[in-house]
Amino acid sequence: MREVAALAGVSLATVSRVLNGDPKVAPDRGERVRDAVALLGYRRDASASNLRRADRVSTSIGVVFEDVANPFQAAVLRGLETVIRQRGLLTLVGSSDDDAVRERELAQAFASRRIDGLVVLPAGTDHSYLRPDRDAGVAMVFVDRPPVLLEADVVVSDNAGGAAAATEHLLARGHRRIGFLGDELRIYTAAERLRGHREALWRHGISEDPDLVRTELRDGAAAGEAVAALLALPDPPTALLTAQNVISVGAIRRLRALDRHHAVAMIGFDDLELADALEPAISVIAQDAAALGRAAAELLFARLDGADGGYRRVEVPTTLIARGSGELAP
Amino acid sequence: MREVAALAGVSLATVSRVLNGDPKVAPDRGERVRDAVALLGYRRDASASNLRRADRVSTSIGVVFEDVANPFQAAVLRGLETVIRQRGLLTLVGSSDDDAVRERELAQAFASRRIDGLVVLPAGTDHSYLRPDRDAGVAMVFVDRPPVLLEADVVVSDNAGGAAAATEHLLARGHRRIGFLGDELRIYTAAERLRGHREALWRHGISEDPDLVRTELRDGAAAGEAVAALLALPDPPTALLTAQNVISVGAIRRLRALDRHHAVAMIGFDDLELADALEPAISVIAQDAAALGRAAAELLFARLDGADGGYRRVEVPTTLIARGSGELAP
DNA sequence: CTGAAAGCGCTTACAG
DNA sequence: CTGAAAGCGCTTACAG
Repeated sequence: MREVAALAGVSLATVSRVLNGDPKVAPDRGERVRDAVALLGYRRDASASNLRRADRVSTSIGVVFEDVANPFQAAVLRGLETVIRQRGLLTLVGSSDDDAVRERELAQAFASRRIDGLVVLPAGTDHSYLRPDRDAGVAMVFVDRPPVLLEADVVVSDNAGGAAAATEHLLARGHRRIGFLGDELRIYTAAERLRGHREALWRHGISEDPDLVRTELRDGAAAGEAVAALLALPDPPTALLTAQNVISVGAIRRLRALDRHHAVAMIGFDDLELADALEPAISVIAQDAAALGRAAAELLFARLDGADGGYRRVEVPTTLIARGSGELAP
Repeated sequence: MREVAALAGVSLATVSRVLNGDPKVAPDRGERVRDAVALLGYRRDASASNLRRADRVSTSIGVVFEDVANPFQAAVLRGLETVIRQRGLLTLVGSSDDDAVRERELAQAFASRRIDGLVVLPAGTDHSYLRPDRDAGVAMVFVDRPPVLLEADVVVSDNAGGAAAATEHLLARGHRRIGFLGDELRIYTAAERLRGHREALWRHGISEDPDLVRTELRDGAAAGEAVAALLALPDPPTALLTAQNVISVGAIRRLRALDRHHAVAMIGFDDLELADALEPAISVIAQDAAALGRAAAELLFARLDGADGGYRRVEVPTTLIARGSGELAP
């Protein structure tokens, strides 16, 4: 900036004013400064600028996800980033790999950049470490799963409602033995989906058979094993509710390997690319990932714009898409 | 920091030294400072710190992609981010939406944060605007597509080689009329894949029929229309090479709708989730997105570590995965 | 409308 | 080993 001022023959203050679009600078001086900036290829240092500015905003939002390459999370990120950019801010991201320590490191690294807001898809089981930042005015919103040991805004899918809808869809088609395949129950979404499934069974007076509930499934292989075990039961299920993406894929593969895919009904939680091209096409409970991202961004900006009320919880609806696999008869 | 110094009864300088792990501070003073930091929930301002530091590094890398929610790009991002974090830096991301103006805005917004490095999956047709930053020492690497009007390190897939392998695979199975479905040829990867296809035909003495080449396909619907048009030719192709993910999906849907999926051979460029569960399972040329990301990060850090040689170009191999659709007879 | 000066939150020679 | 002071690149009352 010094060089620009020297070249334009004005003071640092004037250069700063031109850069900030102050209308009270004489047009010819403004011109000279802009020419000098162009000539020198000068670019203002945003962090020095923010450091000195009265409002002390960094114009950036930190996003801590579990894995940005997960298609669901990538879509949430996209929804977030779109709103963030429309508001003229920048997005910082990091993947925690479902590791609480890494999540904390990332969140704190972001916090020490004086981000204006933080979006977390939480992995850890204790988010109280963010209390100082929240109290210091960092806008904060949790997405997909609520925070633990911390009050904050949160946006989640209607996990229980979606799972209940799937179960009721199967019940309505005459299924009475429905296998449930889920992720680790310490994960909020996994627990909620199981809850929705159970409540739907209860509402319809179906007593739950513990043999039909398989959880703690961490990958497609585990899901495949669970499918095989369920189908080997003396009284096997006639339908499956696969409560997560990776589990659905593992179940689809195993059903095909066993050549049972036309015989056993199935509904997956989360939509899958090409689900409609399979035989049978896969019925799913679809989440609106982009809407989750947008809703999270909106809660965040409401806080940044000064909203000061209690913490808000937004639940994004899910949609049952019937394509064939969920409509197979028992 | 002032409050910490006051509480600990030491100077600002001592607090700074403790924070930076300077070994020459008396243990008891270090203890007092750490206690004060914990008590006050103090967190150092990273941008003020970087501003004053001798080395002037921001410890962050900017990443400009077309769409972070695209599965391929999400996987590249993941590869990048993993290496970046291992090196202790932070990742900034933005999506350009294939808009050259947006790409430029993002890259410049990052540059004015004094990022240490920039990774671009380029949309624009002129990257000379980055020359000042490159010359000012910002490490820079382009991924998936090379820069235009700018020399810089670049990491790409072996697009031509992969497409040639697909074409040769089909030729070896007796196909002589192969339909090529591609994206807009202004996109480097689309042009390269067509080039590979053509060169394979030439090598085998097959003269190209212009009717069989359909490019500028921007979405699944356009790809579907192209499939229908090809199959309606008087002398239709017996095999298809669908040269991009979205195009493959559109083609798969249309082939099924026409009930020709067991009759027309097909190889897609880019692997698809569930490709193995379709009937027939889809043969593909798989790219190693994570390897692209890692390679890009490594070129970047080589520059940051002072590598000063000419610009490097890394080509990541592709793999043909035969699953059935590419092995159908003519 | 413009410039000299103070100061944002830090780090780092320098002197002790 | 420690502190007072200068200064990183900016912005902004303040006086003119």
